[in-house]
Amino acid sequence: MGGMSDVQRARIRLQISREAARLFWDQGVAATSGDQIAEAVGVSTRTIWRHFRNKESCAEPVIMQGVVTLLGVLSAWPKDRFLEDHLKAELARLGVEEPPVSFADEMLATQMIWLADTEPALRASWLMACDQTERELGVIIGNRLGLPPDDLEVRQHAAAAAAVIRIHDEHIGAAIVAGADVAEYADVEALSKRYAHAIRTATGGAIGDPVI
Amino acid sequence: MGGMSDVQRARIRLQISREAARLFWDQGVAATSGDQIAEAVGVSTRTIWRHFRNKESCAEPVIMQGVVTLLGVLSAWPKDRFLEDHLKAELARLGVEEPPVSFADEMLATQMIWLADTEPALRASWLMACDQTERELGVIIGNRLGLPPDDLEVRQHAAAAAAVIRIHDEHIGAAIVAGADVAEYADVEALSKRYAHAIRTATGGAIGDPVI
DNA sequence: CGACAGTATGTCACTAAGTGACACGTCGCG
DNA sequence: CGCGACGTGTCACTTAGTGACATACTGTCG
Repeated sequence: MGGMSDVQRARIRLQISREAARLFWDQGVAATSGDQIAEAVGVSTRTIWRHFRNKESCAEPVIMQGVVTLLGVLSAWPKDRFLEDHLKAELARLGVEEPPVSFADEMLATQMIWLADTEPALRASWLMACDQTERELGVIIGNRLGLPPDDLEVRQHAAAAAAVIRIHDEHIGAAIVAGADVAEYADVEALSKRYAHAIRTATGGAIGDPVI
Repeated sequence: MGGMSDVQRARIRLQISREAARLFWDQGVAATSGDQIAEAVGVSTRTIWRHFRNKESCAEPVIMQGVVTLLGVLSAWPKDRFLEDHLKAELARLGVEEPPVSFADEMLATQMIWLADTEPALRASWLMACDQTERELGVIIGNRLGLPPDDLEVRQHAAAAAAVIRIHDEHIGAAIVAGADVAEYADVEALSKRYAHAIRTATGGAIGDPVI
């Protein structure tokens, strides 16, 4: 029974996504055909469409990698801690241990997010990825506030928080693509403070402090 | 010189959008072909693709109508007024005067927004429409704070505000489609307060009060 | 080890989305 | 009237995406 395991499925999707993103970046989305992606990955074109509903969404897994770290950190946020403290500790820990996503993938994600600013097809994918982020944030925030994830207030906080995270990602991504030093964004302390402040502001202070 | 005027172009786009939205609602997006939309409007299929980059985006003008009222009201928000007061006055005025968008269009927009919850193709269009809203909000907020629209703080406020407006629209839309009385949302006073509160919260209090 | 079941993939024919090129009708202008 | 500009229709064409079927792979049970 069982078919392909989720992790296996995720791996092939990521593999396809990497090649697609590389091609999108090198020659543009419109100029990249499904056949080309398939050839680059080494599978048949049909397989591409089995794993992705359309060409643009081939970029989604790579784009997702760009936010998956932060989302993972937020999932593990204990109720009795300040957001900035938790972020700082976790991001520092990730810097020492094996990072969950490779630097090359982060770079690809950054490039895709930057491309999304001008390529409308990719923008839709990017927004869909952020939409997914928002739903997951809804669960986290709902949990923290002791409310169901589909509660109106929870959804508002989640949407606002996801929105400012997106703006940050776009902002940093644009700077990096423009040639800014990547190290500039390696200051865990400052980064944590900025994210925490943005989320706290966007939720009117509802998310950020310990909850009793 | 000059070609088709913008208003003319907008009119044909809206016309196409109405028929497309009706068909999407009646038989689903996938089951609706470009040829069908063209026939319903009474133009050639080629003309459809001249005005829209793809099938799903045919719904965008109608979807946009759903937020255009609020956006117009916000554009005219004087610096020395509280948001709730301005909203209340303007929405009440619009109720008396000729409304900027017909009730039928509002209903179509509501249906499309509801459909977007399950149809991924439409969701992308809906998110793109919200993205547009966000950009316009950026101009309004930047103006209000005396900052350029691409300032990071302005963008964060605009994104968060656009996000909570979207959540509200989805929430109200879902209720109406589910059969709630439309009149329930005709209470201008309550509606103004809710929008104002949501925006004020999402911007950490930065947007909502008069600015000196 | 070997037969079997389930499923992911390849192949191929097919539908439909979307584009390019060109001809035609219309409208404003001298 | 003649001219130029532009929106639209027609048609051929490319390519995204699906359905159907054959095949190869993978794990399980005897």
